[in-house]
Amino acid sequence: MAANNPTTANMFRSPDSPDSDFSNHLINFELSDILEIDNWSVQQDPTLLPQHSNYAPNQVVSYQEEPSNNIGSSSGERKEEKDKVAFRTLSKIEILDDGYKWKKYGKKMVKNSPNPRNYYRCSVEGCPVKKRVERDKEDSRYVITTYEGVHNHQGPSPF
DNA sequence: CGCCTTTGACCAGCGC
DNA sequence: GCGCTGGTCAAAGGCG
Repeated sequence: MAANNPTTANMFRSPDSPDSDFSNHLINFELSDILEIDNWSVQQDPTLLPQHSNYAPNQVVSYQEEPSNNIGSSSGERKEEKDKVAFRTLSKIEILDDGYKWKKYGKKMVKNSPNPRNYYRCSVEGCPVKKRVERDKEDSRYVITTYEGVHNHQGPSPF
């Protein structure tokens, strides 16, 4: 174990040049800028961030799907309670390199958004983690990244 | 040569 | 029962 969250400051590295215009599209949004998602409760608990990726808690807003009160139904048939967390970041790029390797496996145009939705999957076998990336329909400069599941491997260790 | 990306089609689930 | 949306898989092409 160990090295679960080696660094929380190495998030979002420039895919091209570190000193290019990357400084222009830095992650720069406010926590007060809350996304409005039904059944989603906003959580600023940074403790749930490191377990998903090396994200800086003060730079990311996370949304965790509520367990839903079973919608008035007997037999608590709670489906697979996967860890679903959504991040909204103000970035020019959609592919935020969090250190993990993602493989795009689909693209779909959602009706709720003028922009297409991208589906990514962790390239590491045994990693059920899926990533959904789409731009905010109201603010195309905002990128909504939704993580589903947890990494079975202890990080890619790019270092 | 290998890996990744892209597009299309198909399937499943839910709502009306 | 039908229609619609979302999600996933597969195959081909391009680039490194």
